[in-house]
Amino acid sequence: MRLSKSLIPTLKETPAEAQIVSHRLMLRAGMVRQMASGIYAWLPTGIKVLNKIAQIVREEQWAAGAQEVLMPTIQSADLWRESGRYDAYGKEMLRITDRHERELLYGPTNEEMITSIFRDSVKSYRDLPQNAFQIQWKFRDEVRPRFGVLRGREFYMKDGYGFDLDREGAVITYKQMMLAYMRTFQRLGITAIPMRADTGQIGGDLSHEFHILAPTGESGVFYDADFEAGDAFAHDDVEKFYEQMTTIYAATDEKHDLATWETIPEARRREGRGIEVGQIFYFGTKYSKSMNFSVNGPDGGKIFPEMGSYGIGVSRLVGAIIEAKHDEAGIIWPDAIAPFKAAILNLRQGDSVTDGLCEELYKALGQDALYDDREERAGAKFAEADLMGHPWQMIVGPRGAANRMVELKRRATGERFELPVDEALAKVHF
RNA sequence: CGGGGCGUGGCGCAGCCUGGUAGCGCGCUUGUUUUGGGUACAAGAGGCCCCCGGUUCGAAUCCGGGCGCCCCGACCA
Repeated sequence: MRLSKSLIPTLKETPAEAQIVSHRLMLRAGMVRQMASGIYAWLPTGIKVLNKIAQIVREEQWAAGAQEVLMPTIQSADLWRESGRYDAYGKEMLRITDRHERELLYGPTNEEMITSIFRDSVKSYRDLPQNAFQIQWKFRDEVRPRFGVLRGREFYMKDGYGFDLDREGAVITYKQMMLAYMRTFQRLGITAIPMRADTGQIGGDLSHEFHILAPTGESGVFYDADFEAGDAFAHDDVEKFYEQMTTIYAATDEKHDLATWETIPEARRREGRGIEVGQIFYFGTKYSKSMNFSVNGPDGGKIFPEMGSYGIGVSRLVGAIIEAKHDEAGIIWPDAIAPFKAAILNLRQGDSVTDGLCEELYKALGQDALYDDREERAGAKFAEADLMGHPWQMIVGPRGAANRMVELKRRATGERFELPVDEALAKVHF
């Protein structure tokens, strides 16, 4: 994109409503605009990041054998009456009435709906196990939205649902999902740690939360330094992986167990704060039974599928990653999800040599690049590029351009390289 | 849902106490200037002062009632 023709309304000053750093940076970098309390419009750079995260989540779900579906945001109240949650869910659920006085709701989650879909179509034990997910907008009418997209009312989320014939199968699915999640977070460029969790109002008896480490996190976390290694989940054996994930110590303050904690060598004990970006549950037959979803078994009997649900907060990840990856100057995007791999900074707009070289670079990089072609001073371009957090800055000044040399700056480290055009392009095309 | 605060050009704010018809910085437009870390000067554009009602000759300012937004707590992906 050409910055001069882009809807990227960056701000020099911080809007008063933004308290935490990710919210401030998202507003200052022009990624989002608040439209109502806890409800945001996503502008071009914001939606690019959101889509990139969603795509990685999607690919890892596919790789784990889950099938993608898309369910509506609006659901019928009757569906929720079947499980009993219409009354149980409380004020967090946004309830809507249509012109015929029919009761509807904006979905906060989709266990009922997916169960209903499977109930209509899946009749035999031979059809299971299956696993389906969607990436869709949800709404929870939080009492107090805050922290920008970290705690919005409307949010974008991957929700997946596993259907198995027995508990053993469901537990295997659960473990596979945990592995898929760790791979997902690794690809996103962040460290997330699975921690034992309460099952909350969804119910069940096996659940983990995934937390990203960030000093501004909402909950205190305690974990073994082994998690920092990052290769803890490098192997493909699900059982070994799960064994490892659940024996290395990690707990949020709610579940923190001092006795176990003290068995860990002091040098490996880590305390910090975490932001929850995903949660997985096994909850058995809660919905299959309440909604009467059974399949015929081999002996002619009924089997109520064992279910689990698997969530990743996609829009929340945008904020959470910024909390984990920023400095005083702005955002530091991991390569995989940056809105642009590189910004091309033309330091002498209007000069035929720099203009020509920048156009050439822009053509070579295409959609991966943001070309700062504005008639701004160098300082302004540097400041905005740092703020927006592009992994690379291709700095094109008149001196270098004359010799077909550009300067590459790596945002994360501040390293600078003086390189011929071809080498610079090759480096950016990682 | 308890407690606190704030609504004034796109953003950050002053003015309100002590009513007299709106101001500053940033941004935006034009010109000159500057040219590797948010340049300087000049001239401009842009405002139902959140809304409704009341008091008054006169309300951004005082009074009443709404609405919106933020923060702390309880709650949650």
